[in-house]
Amino acid sequence: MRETRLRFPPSPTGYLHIGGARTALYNWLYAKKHGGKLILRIEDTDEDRSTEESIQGILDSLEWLGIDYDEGPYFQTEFAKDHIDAAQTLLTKGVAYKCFCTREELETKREAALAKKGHLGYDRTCRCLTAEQLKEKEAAGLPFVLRFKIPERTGLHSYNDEILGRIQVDYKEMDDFVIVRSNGKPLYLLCNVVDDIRDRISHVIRGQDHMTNTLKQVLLYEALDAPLPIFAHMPLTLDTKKAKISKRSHGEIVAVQFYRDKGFIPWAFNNFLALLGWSAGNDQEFFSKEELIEQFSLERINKSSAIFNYRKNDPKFFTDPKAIYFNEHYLRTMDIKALGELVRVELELDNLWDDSYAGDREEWYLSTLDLIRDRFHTLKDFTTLGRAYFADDFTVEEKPLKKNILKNESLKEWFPELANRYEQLSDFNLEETERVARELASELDIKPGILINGMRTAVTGQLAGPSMFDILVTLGQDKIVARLRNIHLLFA
RNA sequence: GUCCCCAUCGUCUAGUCAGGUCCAGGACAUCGCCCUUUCACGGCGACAACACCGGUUCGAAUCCGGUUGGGGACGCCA
Repeated sequence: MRETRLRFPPSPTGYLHIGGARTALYNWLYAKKHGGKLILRIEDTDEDRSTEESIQGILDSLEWLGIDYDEGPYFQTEFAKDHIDAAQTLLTKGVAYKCFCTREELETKREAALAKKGHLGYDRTCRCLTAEQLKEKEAAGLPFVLRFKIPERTGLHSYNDEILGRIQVDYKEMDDFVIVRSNGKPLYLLCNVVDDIRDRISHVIRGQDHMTNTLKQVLLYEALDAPLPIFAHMPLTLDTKKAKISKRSHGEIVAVQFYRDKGFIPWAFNNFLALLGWSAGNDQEFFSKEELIEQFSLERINKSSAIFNYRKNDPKFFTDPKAIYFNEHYLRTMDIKALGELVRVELELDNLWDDSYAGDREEWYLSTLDLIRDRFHTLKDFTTLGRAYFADDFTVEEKPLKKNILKNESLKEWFPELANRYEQLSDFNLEETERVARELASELDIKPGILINGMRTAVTGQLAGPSMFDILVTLGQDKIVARLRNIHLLFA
């Protein structure tokens, strides 16, 4: 019985995007479920595009998501010798050959093929070189690449995909693909296989964009006398125009870091991602980490691709509404202490954190979060919409200012009066604050709502919020009295 | 263009492998109503899909074939 070993091999050519994150997540889930190992391997063989910055970005993103690994990160470039040795083996075995065709020649042939509407593969010119021709070219010191020889077989080449079923193609459709560049550096197709063999990878879970690569790689495993891993090609995540999501064309909206910076709860995002292409087979959509690991299976991964339905320039949603919905769900249902930790980070970032929130005011801190979290969408809302609970420099929003304050100029006199009465209260509680407010309203012969809604705006800056008297008690007598007395500032 | 893969509400999906219980269920979004001092949550409801055409069958979202549509791959990128 083979050990269960999976890998996530990002190429460090940019940030981790949601497609990559989902791939990492599925691999992670499978490894966890089966007591296997997850290996992180940075495939940095594209020296032109790999950057230190993106390596760090990927590492940070995985850490934020909570996707941990058992081995690595390994760096593909550190195993260059393995790759070169393997290429040499293939050449010696006669299953690879030197190709001296220049890029220009190839390009010309490619264009000709395109014009002729045929297939675009290499025409095997150098595969048919005689021994003399080969010697001649070698003696001339011509640059060459190494190509893999597609076996001389008739019929279909195939492999079994755990998600897609049997994938097959006619041998004659397959091209002699390049495995080593003219500068001597092996290419992805080979490196990837060599590394997977060395790392004893048992399951390859990756995107469907690798499906045709797999057909070639299976041949490589065969040529290298290595056992085949189990392959599972998951559906791609497409954009709203059904194009493959990529770092280059979509920017930050598909970057994992964007969601961290927007105040997403890591697990909420994982949960959302997990459901983009997989379902438990019933109506359940919220899963704890343990539940998801328990229930995850390759068989239930969809065959067809999923659309990441993000919205841009939408006043209400800055990304896929369902992603936000998941975040909201966790925001209002998660353990309040755990939420407290997450919000703490946000408060600290904005210099709003007070150490007493973790000390003698912890109860106040947590109950305040509990009071206000229902209306919030992201962790960022605690320092923006909820700023008034933690600081005096909150902004008063335009709309409620007009509607609840400026419309009633008399509030300039009423609020200081209300403040006086509140100041007199020996017990500043729900019942008393409400009684006093309603009494004053009735004395003034106005609807209580005028005072109540006005207060909400004056003390929180918001149009909407929790029950007004909960707010009063939470903020406390001193702050309320002061903010009510400052009402004139709002008319300035 | 060639090859490979896919096809259920706007989006994520259940149902497809073992055809009837599906004039297709859930969720998000949208729209109503209820709750309410506000807003949200919550509750209730509405809108909304089996791509098309054939075939097999007593019966097809489910099986088969074709068409169309979509995606991916076709690099000295990974």
